[in-house]
Amino acid sequence: MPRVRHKLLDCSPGCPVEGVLHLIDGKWKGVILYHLLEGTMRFNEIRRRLTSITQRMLTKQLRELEADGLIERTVFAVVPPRVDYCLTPRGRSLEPVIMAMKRWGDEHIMLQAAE
Amino acid sequence: MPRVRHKLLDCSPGCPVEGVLHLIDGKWKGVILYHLLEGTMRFNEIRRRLTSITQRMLTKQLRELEADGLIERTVFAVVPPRVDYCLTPRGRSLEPVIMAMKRWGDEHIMLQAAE
DNA sequence: GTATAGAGTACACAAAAGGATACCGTGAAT
DNA sequence: ATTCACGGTATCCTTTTGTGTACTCTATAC
Repeated sequence: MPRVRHKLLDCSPGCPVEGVLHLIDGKWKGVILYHLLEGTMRFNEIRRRLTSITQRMLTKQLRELEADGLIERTVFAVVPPRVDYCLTPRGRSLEPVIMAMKRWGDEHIMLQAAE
Repeated sequence: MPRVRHKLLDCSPGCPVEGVLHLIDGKWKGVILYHLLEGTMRFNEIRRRLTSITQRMLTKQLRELEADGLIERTVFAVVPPRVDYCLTPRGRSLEPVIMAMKRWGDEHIMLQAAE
C-alpha cells in the first residue's frame, strides 16, 4: 500500500481534507491528474497541455505523484526514449474530486481573455 | 465581482482545474474553507481547529481568501476584539469540491495513529 | 498589581516550491 | 554535417511558505 509522504495529519481527527490537499497540492498536480483522466500519456504530451510548466517541474511533480501511488510510470527501452504515465486505481479514485473542481471552474471562472 | 488574483490561466483553454487549484492551493486554504462550511467562526476558533498553524500564516491565508472573494471578514469594535469569518456565496459554492475531498479522505486515508 | 483573552503586527530566519537555462545521449531525418 | 525529438539532469536563482519570538491595546478577572 502506498505510503503517504505526509508526516502527520495535524488537523484534529476528522479532518481528511488536509490529507487530500497534500496529495494534489501545488500548482500542477491536480491539473496533471485531470489530464491523465483521459488516458495514458507520454511525458511530452502532458507537457504540451500544461503549456507553461518547465521540464524540471513536470518531472518533479510526476515523481511525487508516483511516490504517492497515484500514477504509474512505464519506461520503454527504445530510442528516443518513451515513458508512459497513467493513473493507478488509487489515482483514478480521485476522479470525483477532480471533476468537482472542473465543474466549479467551468461555472465560476470567466476566462478574462484579452486583458 | 471578485477579481481573481491569478495572472493568467496558462493551461490551454478548457482547463478550469488550474483556476480552482489556485484558490484552494497550499496546505491551509482548503481546510479553512472546510471548517467554515460549518458556519461563522472567530479567528481563534479557526486557529484551534488547525492546531499547527501559526498566527501569522492564518492571518495571511484568511486575507487571501478574502481577496479572492471566498470569505467575508467582519470586525466588531469591541474589546477584546472580535472578528468573524464566514463564507461568501462564492465560497459556499465550493462546497461540492470540498466535500468530494472529504469523502475521498475518509475512504482512503488510514490515519496512521501512533507511528 | 498582575495576568488573560483576543486579533492581530513586526522582524528575522529557514525551508520548500517554482522558474530559467544549459546540458546529455542517440537514432533518424534533412 | 547539422538538427530534431525524447525524457530527462544539474545548477543557480527568486518567491512563497512556514517557524519563532516579541510586541500592541484595553476591559475584565483574580
